[in-house]
Amino acid sequence: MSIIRDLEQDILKIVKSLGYDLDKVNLIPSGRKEFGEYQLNNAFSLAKQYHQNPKVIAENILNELEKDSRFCGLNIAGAGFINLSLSDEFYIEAMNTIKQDILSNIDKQEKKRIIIDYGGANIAKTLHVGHLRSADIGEALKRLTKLLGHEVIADVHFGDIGRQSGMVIYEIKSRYPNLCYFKEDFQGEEEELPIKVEDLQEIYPLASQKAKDDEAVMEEVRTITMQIEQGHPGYSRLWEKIKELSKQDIKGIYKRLNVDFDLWEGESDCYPYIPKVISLLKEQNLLRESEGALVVDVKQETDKEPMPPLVVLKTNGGTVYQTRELATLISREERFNPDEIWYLTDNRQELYFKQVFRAAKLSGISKDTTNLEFFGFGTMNGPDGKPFKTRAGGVMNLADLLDMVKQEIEKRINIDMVAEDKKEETAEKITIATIKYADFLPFRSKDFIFDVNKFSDLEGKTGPYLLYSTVRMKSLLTKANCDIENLHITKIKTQEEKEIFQLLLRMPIILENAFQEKSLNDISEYLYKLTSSYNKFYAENHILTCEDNALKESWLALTKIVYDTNILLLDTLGIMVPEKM
RNA sequence: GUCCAUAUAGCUCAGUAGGAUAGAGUGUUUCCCUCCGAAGGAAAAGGUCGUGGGUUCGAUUCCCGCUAUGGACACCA
Repeated sequence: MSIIRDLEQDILKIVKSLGYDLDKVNLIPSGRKEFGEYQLNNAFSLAKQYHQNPKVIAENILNELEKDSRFCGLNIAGAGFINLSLSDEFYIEAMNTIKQDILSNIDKQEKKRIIIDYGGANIAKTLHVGHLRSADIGEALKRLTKLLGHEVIADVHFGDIGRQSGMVIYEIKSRYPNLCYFKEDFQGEEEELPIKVEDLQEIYPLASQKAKDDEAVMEEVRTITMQIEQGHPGYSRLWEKIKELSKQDIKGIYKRLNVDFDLWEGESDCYPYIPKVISLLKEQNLLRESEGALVVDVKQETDKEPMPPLVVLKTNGGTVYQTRELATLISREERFNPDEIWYLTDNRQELYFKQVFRAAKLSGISKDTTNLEFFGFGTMNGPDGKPFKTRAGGVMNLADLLDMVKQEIEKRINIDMVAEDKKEETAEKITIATIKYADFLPFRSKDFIFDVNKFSDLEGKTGPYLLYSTVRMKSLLTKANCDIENLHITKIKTQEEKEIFQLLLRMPIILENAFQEKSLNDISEYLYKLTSSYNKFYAENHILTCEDNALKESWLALTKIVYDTNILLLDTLGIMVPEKM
């Protein structure tokens, strides 16, 4: 157990020894530092429970705490706030323990197997701004979940089938009707694609518009979509080729973002499981015909919200997104037997997943013991508060967005210290750090505003600030020119040092909260607080010229702990740290 | 229409298992490199926590009404 949780447990024991029943004690960093470093607010709830004066209870607890040499500066303020600080000896021992093994400052959880579905990349088009958050947040959650001791399987779950495939094939067919893939007697011959990946950016929206304007086109798109599903040889082969083209492009962008998956599978991989979806639903008598389609009723009496039936098979017999989601569930259950499956998408898909989860549980497609969770994230809006668009009003490609920010950052940074052949790589790392960190700061499920200026900012609470400070710590440790691993903290001189220690003790709680909320803003805020506390300390104390050797050693050891913590947390967020910048 | 979110400093956002004086960045106005990397540090100013009630010793936090904004509401994903 981490040091801070250990301490809370000990306080809990002390409170219980007084005859009070309590399940948890929180050591809260005090809002009023003049009273002490930490506060305990438990006297209030105990006062209610035992109909006693909170001040009396606080005094009882305080009397016991005073017997423990780890605590100092104990006092009671207000109606019953218990204030306390920790002794220097305690901090010194705690910090040396953490320095020895940074991972000891994390509370591992009971191991579960968790599938995280956070890609949602669509084959018909390149990644766009809407994919940024799921990539950033999903990747970081994956890393956090692993760090806390779980087994994680990350799945990109490509949108590689469905109407978009029909759209693209329709448009290519109308442009290049003589391609071998469109021949009646297609025999599996090959022909080079007449399009490049960039063309998809234009083909899909164009076809989409045509279908919207003309019902006859839409009908043909539906038919083609069905035919691809059913394995029409020419269409299927052509679609396979387009998939390869698009996947390469998409993988390249994920790589730039330092995002990686264990499974690069797509919706189409679930097709072998579709018949089983239908038969399971039939067995449970859940399928009903409605307006030509086959649906499952998922409404419950307690529902206040609209809960339409879930369409499983369309009037033309084709599947929809939700059907494939159910089939994918069977596949995941059978192949991986997970404890939990998390779906990370835009908030707008919440209802669909609710429907799918219900159908999956009703039919037994997903086991009762498998925990299906939806974690939505907010929309990225432009400075006008509306969904982010290009100047022309279209959807912005993710790669373009990255380049745009990178260009802006290259104008602002000064990387003279970086060797010529590393400059490009460094600028790229700074760019990704800037974007990701800005993306993590708002709470996961809230909409937020993307402003190029803000996302290219190098100063203040930003990715570059964290990178710069971390690189500077590294540089200092190198210049100290000694065996950093074997240094120990033996002395504490300033208040700034203690504030850093308090923050370091807090790390396990931050990680636990972030995991609980599935949001990275806690970790991001924490990194800023830790780094800025260190920077304040750094500005006020000249470490390398310190003449007190014991103090100098302690300060270097402190620097090492902060550095290691930053590296660990930045890596958890999926942010890469350059050697120099 | 039904349901779900959201509303906190000029701007962008944190925060609350109900707790002491509501925080940060940015912007504005100042100050700090003869010394470890100034992408840094220090300071000032900036708030009726959308609005009206209720519960409570105590509400930005919980409950109800209202207003505003965004979103969802079967054969798209």
